[in-house]
Amino acid sequence: MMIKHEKAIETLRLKGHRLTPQRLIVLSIIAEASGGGHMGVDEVYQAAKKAYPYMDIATVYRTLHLFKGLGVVTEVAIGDRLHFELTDPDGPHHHMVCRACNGAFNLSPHYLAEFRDTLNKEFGFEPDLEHFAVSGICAQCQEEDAKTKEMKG
Amino acid sequence: MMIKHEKAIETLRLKGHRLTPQRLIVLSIIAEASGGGHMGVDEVYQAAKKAYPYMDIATVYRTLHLFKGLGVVTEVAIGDRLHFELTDPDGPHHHMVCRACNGAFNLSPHYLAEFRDTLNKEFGFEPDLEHFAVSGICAQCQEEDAKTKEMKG
DNA sequence: TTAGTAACCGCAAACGATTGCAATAACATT
DNA sequence: AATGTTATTGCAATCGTTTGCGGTTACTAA
Repeated sequence: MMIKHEKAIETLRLKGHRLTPQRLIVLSIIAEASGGGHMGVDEVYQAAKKAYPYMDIATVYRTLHLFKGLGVVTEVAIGDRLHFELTDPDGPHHHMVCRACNGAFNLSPHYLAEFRDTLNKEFGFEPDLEHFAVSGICAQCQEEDAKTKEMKG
Repeated sequence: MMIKHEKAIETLRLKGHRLTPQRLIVLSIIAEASGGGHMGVDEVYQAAKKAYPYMDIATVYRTLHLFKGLGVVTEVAIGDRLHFELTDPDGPHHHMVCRACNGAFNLSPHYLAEFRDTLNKEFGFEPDLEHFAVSGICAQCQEEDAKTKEMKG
């Protein structure tokens, strides 16, 4: 846990950004995110205000965007809101986000490699797949949906 | 052109929605979109105000969402703004959107069929690919970018 | 044709997110 | 430790989008 912090802090310092209390607070909140790991902006903001009451929502947004640009955090679109999580040190991964339960499931990059190759060869198009997330319905919610329909029919 | 209108109008009527002047105006504007076919919300709003000065931006949003739900128009994310185009009667297609020039290129559904199958089989995940758009850099902008770098280097 | 009903509209307020600006504080230099 | 520079902050205004509400209007049925 502490190691994650230090690596990210080092990244900030190397790129010439200042280590402000606000940034360190946001960083620690994201690093200690419970659950699936990803947090909504307002969740981060509420937690940050507890640690530092003057914290402003604009600062949270600016900080998250900075971290995203540095690769420290990864942005995931859940529903129509953006969520953020510490970038996985084991390498990038994509997400499948269930629009029924809002659960986010990791997807290994190799599932998209073929798709990328095809777009490249056929159209010369270079897709942005670094933070790719695909919306849909997860297996569990499909089952529950099927049950509900049974009961009605 | 006129045929597109009538099919969409029929859809509205069949689903029990009212044919208001505002809806007909928005429909005709989208149907006659020049260029790539897709229009930003404000573009639609400005054009609609010319035809009917009391037009409200909220009505434009509500109308576009209604049309989207009916399948009359298709939503495309261009940059971080939503654009709309008349749904292609030749069947659905996806989009590749260039983040450099904001151009939108059509992508046949069969390029995604394999990806969908994989997610289904491996994870039981059913992705929403009806209005799928992938961001990236198109071939032309890649060339221009390469030229720019040459000149600098 | 007229009247009744509910869908729809325009307006204004509210939402999440971004930005301009003056005050502040982190860092480099001494 | 004191100083100067400038990135960063908090605040408020603003943007694009959505929503609640009272008045209006498209449609239905007499």
